[in-house]
Amino acid sequence: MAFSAKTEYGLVALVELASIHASGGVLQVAEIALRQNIPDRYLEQMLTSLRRGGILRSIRGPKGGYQLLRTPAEVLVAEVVNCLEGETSARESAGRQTPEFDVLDELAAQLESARLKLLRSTTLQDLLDRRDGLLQAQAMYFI
Amino acid sequence: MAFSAKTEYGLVALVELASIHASGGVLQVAEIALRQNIPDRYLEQMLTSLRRGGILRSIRGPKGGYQLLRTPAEVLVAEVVNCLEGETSARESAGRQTPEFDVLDELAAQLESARLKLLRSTTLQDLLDRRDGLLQAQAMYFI
DNA sequence: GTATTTCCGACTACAGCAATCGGGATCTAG
DNA sequence: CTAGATCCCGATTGCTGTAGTCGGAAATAC
Repeated sequence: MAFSAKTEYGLVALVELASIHASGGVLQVAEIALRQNIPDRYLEQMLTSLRRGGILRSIRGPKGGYQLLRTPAEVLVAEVVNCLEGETSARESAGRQTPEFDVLDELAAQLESARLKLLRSTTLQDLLDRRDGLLQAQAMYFI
Repeated sequence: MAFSAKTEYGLVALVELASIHASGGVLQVAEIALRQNIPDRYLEQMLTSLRRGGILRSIRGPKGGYQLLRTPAEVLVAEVVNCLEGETSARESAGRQTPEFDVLDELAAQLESARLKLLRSTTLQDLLDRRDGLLQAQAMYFI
């Protein structure tokens, strides 16, 4: 899998939030965690990161929860990924090895760039649409 | 970095071997390790994997070493990467989660596919050419 | 036969990831 | 203004995989 659990959980939660965004949607951690079958205390951390990253806002107290700050079409997957897995280390730089290593660094940069290109061209809305496509297909199958 | 140390070391070693392939080139582990500044006992393991993967052959005893089995243009980086980082786990499958997770699996597959496309379109010869390009540029600089 | 080199597998150290937990801050309902 | 719900924050734990080390066996050149 190209994503860490953190990234996966965060994105899944965001898709859930996106799917009810039209109706001013708010969801609670426990709710999402239950539906997606992931540890709620862990998901909490991802949602906190996403809040700090300016992707969603939180409402405290009873009837609280989380809410998207923008429309799903305005949230790039690249942002989300960056927000969730950038936590740890600042990016490395290799720092003058041999020309052979330098060439590999170039190639690695190309790979990174290709990845980013895809992630930047995908929005939460896209993911939501694909999900609905799957649901649609599934419904057809059961008729 | 998009590559593990294993993959990097293996590729670097292969580029070295490629650069002398014309002259029936053979290099010893210790030699490569010294020039590339990597632990020789560790590099040994990568070269063993590459031998088992049919990418190079070994010669034992004094005056021994490793040698490419094919011309650099016939060795895809994708093969090498696959050979070096496939060691551990068989690929996962997610196994029926929620539609939201399924959508992410799709996206992850797209990412994998883009990565593979690049790795399959790059050969050892390409890396070698780029390295020589760097050396050339460096030489110009010092005049 | 001895020195050199690859071969093989076991072992260790450590970092990062996934997950858990305790307790504090904030808010709604009544 | 109290009680309960919910988010907030940081510390802690367990585990897996990665990077690297090591001892000794097999092959081969000289």
